[in-house]
Amino acid sequence: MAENKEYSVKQELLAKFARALGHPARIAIMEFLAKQPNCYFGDIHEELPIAQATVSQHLAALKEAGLIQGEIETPKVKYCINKDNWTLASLLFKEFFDQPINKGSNCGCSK
Amino acid sequence: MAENKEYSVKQELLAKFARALGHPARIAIMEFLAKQPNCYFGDIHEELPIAQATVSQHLAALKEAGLIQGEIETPKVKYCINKDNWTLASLLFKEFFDQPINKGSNCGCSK
DNA sequence: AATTATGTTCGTAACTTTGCGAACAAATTG
DNA sequence: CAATTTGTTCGCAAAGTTACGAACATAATT
Repeated sequence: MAENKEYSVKQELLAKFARALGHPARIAIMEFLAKQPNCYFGDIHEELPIAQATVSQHLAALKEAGLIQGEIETPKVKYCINKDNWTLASLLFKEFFDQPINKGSNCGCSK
Repeated sequence: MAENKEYSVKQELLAKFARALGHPARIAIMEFLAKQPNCYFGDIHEELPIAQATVSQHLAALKEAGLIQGEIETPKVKYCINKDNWTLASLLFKEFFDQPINKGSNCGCSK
């Protein structure tokens, strides 16, 4: 940026992943999926304080962001974490948080 | 959750940080602030493809999430990263991405 | 005291998100 | 073949986000 005043691909991607994780229900869904041994789930909405239709929307959002992938086997659905993108997101966040931050000695900023 | 059907404090907090980072402008702002040596900045909107008023809103969002802190010294403003919360967020994301994910051998999920 | 510089806040418009119940879809059960 | 199960999609309402220009605030200059 700076010169061209645009966001970099990395910034856009990181923001996309962050946005996808920006709701407690989606965090909970990811954690739930991570715990499943066999890449399948049912009744996830029974674990959450929201209706099934809403869970479906959150799943769609996570899929849209590439964090999960799914396959329909009506009347059930198999969902699991997209490991490639999980790894990519993990890396981007790590890079982001590992960047050196200013050492402004006694940054007198109050809260 | 599971029993009480509620989100945990950690889930809420992680989601809050994720949400705050869920826009490329805010990613860019954080990266810009991280690079500053002296906990101060001006003209950040000249680095971004958005108006100054909009930058101000994004700054407010980051402050609201606790990721930055600021101090007015009119006509300028000092902003810097809130190191405590930066560290906390870093830890939460690390924990999240380091959680073991299902090993569902050949998870046959398509994309 | 007017001007300048720097940022915030206001008002507004367009759009997106969140959530739910109801309607729908598709395979399996009875 | 009707009923059941599982989950998606639709339609809608309420709320939040994003963006901007214009108005405002405050301190330093001129």
